[in-house]
Amino acid sequence: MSIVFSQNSPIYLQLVEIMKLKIVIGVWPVGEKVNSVRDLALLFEVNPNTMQRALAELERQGFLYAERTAGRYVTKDQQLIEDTRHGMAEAYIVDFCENMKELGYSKDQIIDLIIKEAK
Amino acid sequence: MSIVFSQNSPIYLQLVEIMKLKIVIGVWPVGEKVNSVRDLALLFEVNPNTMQRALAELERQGFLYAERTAGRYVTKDQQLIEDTRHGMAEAYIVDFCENMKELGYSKDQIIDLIIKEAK
DNA sequence: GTTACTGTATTAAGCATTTAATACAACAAT
DNA sequence: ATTGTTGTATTAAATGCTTAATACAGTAAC
Repeated sequence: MSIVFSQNSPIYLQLVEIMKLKIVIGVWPVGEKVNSVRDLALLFEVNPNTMQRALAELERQGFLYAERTAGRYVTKDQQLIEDTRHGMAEAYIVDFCENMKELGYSKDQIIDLIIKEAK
Repeated sequence: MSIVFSQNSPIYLQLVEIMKLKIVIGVWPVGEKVNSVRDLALLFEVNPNTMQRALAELERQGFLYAERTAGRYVTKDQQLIEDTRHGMAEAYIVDFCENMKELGYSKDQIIDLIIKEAK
């Protein structure tokens, strides 16, 4: 897979964000089984312990659940997934606007720049 | 000052970003003297060594320069400052749009949401 | 029943960050 | 000359992240 991890935050937290994204956009579908800890560790090229830690965190947040010896599954809670998708978008928007205003850009300038970038 | 530092990235790098922002938006004006390492460390409530490391990084990037025993000053390079301001904005925009598209939002949806948020 | 695969747990080592406690050389003010 | 302020450097300890190397219990397949 050869992901380049940032040096400035723990790999296990980056894994959490990457896998959470796969869940909220449906690449890992609701209720479906995910690969084993060891396979995911190979896939993402990290140590199994690091992957285990990321999976435990996703479990703590409700996005995955483990069945002791049968494997690990994506949550069946569609509501959580959709709420998370909207929550992430809202957080991106608020952060972005705050950052731009801090940098001295007006509301109209922000809108103009986004229209230029997005189209 | 009581800044809440994120636990997920080194404090010295967060200090770099905070102080760089002060420079590019003119809170710390071009050519002006900045407080001493020890005073800044007190102000930001971090260890002097951590502040020293952040200042050394800002120096490496050209935003500050030290005069051995006289103190430390903001660069006089207006061009660097303005280029950095625009570069930061551009990076924010690109990141934001990428993140939103990853989350499944279309260009038009992004623009709509920004207009709602920014106005 | 043996084998292979689950998730989970433990111990140890290496590394970067942070803090603490000093120390030194250069210069300004007195 | 002394005192106080610069930036800078060093050593040590604590902590968290990462990797490595195992180990164990439960289940499915054969």
